[in-house]
Amino acid sequence: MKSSDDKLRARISDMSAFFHKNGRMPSFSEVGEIFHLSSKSAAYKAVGKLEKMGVLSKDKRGKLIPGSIKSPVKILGTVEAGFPSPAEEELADTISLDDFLIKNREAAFLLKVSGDSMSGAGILPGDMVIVDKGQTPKSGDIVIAEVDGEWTMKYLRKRGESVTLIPANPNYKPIKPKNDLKIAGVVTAVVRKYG
Amino acid sequence: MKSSDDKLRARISDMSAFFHKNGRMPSFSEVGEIFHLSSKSAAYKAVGKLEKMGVLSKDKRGKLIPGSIKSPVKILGTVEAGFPSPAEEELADTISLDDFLIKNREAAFLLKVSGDSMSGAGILPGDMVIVDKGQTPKSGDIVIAEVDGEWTMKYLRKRGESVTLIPANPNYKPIKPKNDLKIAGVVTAVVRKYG
DNA sequence: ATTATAGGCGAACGAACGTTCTATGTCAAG
DNA sequence: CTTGACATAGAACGTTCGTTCGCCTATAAT
Repeated sequence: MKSSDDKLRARISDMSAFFHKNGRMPSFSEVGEIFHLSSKSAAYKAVGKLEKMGVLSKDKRGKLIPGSIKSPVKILGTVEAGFPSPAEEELADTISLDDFLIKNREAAFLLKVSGDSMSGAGILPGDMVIVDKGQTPKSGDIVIAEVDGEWTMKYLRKRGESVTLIPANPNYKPIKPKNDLKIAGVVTAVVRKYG
Repeated sequence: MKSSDDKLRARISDMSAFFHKNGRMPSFSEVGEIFHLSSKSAAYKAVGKLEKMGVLSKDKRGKLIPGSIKSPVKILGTVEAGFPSPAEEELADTISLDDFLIKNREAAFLLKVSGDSMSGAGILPGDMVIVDKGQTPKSGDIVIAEVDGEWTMKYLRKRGESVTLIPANPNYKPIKPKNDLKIAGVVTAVVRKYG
């Protein structure tokens, strides 16, 4: 049972490699090539197993579409839980950061943060924020707003009729826009990359 | 010229919709369907234009693979720059957060942060960190480490022979591991989702 | 020893594939 | 009005597609 598990793992890995290298799933004859099978029907049966495991699935046209291999990140628990043993690791769910962070593909934009006015909320200069341009802003949301001709990122506070933009840094003061407040979008996520 | 631009935009949008709904790029006859063309050759030529624009590209086997439509997020400038007009917006580059944040697909893991010991570095409880299990940790990196039987996330400081784990919160104290320090991975990115 | 099971081979099928060709219609520039 | 560029239609081609079938060979179970 051990060696057949190894073979399966290797095939999942090969399938994933093909998908991420070529940008599409292979045909059955290509599956034969990457699995080193000289008959399509062997590839066909091998794919059937991967399908049952959720690694991939099939169209109504029979074409292969990626399943779990599409999502590159394995989800573990919390920091305290630490890393599981390699055996458990295989059972981990995977997720795509694109799917995780972006609700509305058409309305999503990436903006680079350059000020430190939101550093109290864990948004530092150099971070990237994902902004949803379509979403209607609620009180408490972090918004990208144009007030008096300048663009800023601030907390939005609505109290009845009054609207205030509040920074998350005590060195800055809340802004009470006079006439022209335009809210361009709502910050739905923050992303920071190291190294 | 205006209406032909509109048609192109609509086709790019339709193509993107097909790709994200079906998990693969269409065949030429399917392109004909989604573009409402009753001949494959019309679809073939229409695809040629999209190819020149970088929306998609072709295999050596002629199969379509996604180009810019694969990446869901449009990159804009800084917060101060604000949002461009819809006209410029079309020219924006796009990026996939998966590709942006993950270098090593096999070694990448997602961990949820539950403590506040790194809140000084803008990593708050509830955030998710992307951990690279394969990377060798350098001094100054944020690492996931097991010290004396407990898992934590801390800055790593190496000074000659001595190794210290330093939190980014003054309420916690630096840890000088006695014997058993295991570093499981390096934090390569932080991700926070609102709402 | 016999049977059952699983995996791979090789050939075959119709359908769908990418590509190319010619023909037709549309619309703006000359 | 004529011309030329362009977009679409429609047919045709050789190739590859997904799928199925029968056969062979191991390995494991009875």
